[in-house]
Amino acid sequence: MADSRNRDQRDNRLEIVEAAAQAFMREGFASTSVDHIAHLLGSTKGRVYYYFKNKTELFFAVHEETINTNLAHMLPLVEAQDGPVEKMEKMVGRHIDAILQRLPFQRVSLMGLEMQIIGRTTPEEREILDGLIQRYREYEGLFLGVVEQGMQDGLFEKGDASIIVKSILGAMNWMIMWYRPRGEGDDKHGQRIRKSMTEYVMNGLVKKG
Amino acid sequence: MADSRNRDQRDNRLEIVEAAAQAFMREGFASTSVDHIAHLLGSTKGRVYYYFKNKTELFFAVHEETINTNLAHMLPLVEAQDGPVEKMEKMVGRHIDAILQRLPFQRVSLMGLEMQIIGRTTPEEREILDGLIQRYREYEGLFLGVVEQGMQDGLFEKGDASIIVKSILGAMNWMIMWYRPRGEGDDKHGQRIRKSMTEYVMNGLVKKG
DNA sequence: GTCTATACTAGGATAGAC
DNA sequence: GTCTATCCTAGTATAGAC
Repeated sequence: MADSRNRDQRDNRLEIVEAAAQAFMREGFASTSVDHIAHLLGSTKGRVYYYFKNKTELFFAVHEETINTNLAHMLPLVEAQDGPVEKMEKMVGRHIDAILQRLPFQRVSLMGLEMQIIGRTTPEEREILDGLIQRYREYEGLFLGVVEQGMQDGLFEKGDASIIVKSILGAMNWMIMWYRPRGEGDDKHGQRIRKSMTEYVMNGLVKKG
Repeated sequence: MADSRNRDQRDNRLEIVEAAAQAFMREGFASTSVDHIAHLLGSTKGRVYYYFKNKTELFFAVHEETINTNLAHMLPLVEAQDGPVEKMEKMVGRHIDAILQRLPFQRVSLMGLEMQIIGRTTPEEREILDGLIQRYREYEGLFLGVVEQGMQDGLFEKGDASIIVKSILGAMNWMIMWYRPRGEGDDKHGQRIRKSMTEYVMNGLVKKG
């Protein structure tokens, strides 16, 4: 009884979070009105404010959903028994997939990082934001660990691992600025992007000759 | 006489554009108030509205200043007699420098691309925006030309040049998300970033062995 | 050319009906 | 739990003084 109520509650929240992700993606945080989010749901903002205290909390909910899913998808690859080269290749592929498949969420997640810059946050918001940034660092840390391992093993070119990881994630994350899905059935485009980008990214890393 | 008046006029506009770039960088377009921009100038918004019709026009002015400067700095390198490898290396270095040195402008320029997504533009705004996007494509095209040349010459690994260029620019552009200048005298950090990032980016491109 | 004062609107948030 | 009605603030933009 209580369980199913809790689930309903979660489902209700999630539905709103998904609409919010869509809206925030297109308009940005400041330009998105709660009215608009409600409209996407076919409701009015009364519904939104029943589940979320304010727009910021809703924004954080989107961000949290994103980073949690990203981490959950990435961890199994990190823990697998692959060597650095194969492991990195899989991780890169999965990160690209995450962006291709969940573009709205990834875009919003990025905007969350932007808010880091904006000072206008209350102490409580600041705390939540710090937690999210912390989790983002974790995610980045997964890549860093593999790159450092690969360098130690003499499989990757030596270099500043931290800057290299930021370059790799940047190459991929920048997709949110230019990638637009083409209609439903078109996996081809995404496939080609994943293949070419993975090749380039790995090529810069792996020692050759 | 008329000349010096024109110059004064331009200087006045430029001062405002620079303050606007600072503000837009930190707060984003929607969250930045014209009051705030004026405050940065030690003035009130009467001054801003004397030179610019509205906030959007001011935003475009920042964007235009950025892309024009970027193009002007990049063109001589493209037209030089270097081979693709050396040329590309110089171009990459210069692009990184542009971000390191003119972070506010680069950030706003990126946000301009974001507005491309937002539908809420009047036809006239749309036209200006299309012009800016066009110029951004030109800039990207400079890199594309060199990469294609390098592939043809057998100096670069074969691949989808367009996706590779977007990866390279992404790796660099993503800096606007994480790079923060450390105090005045600290060139060291920037130097290290440029060196490591250039190495990584070129390594992915150049054929070895 | 820049200021102050003010008109006007959008949108965040809440209260209370249902 | 969701809706309608309303309050209230922030911020764009303009008018008119200086």
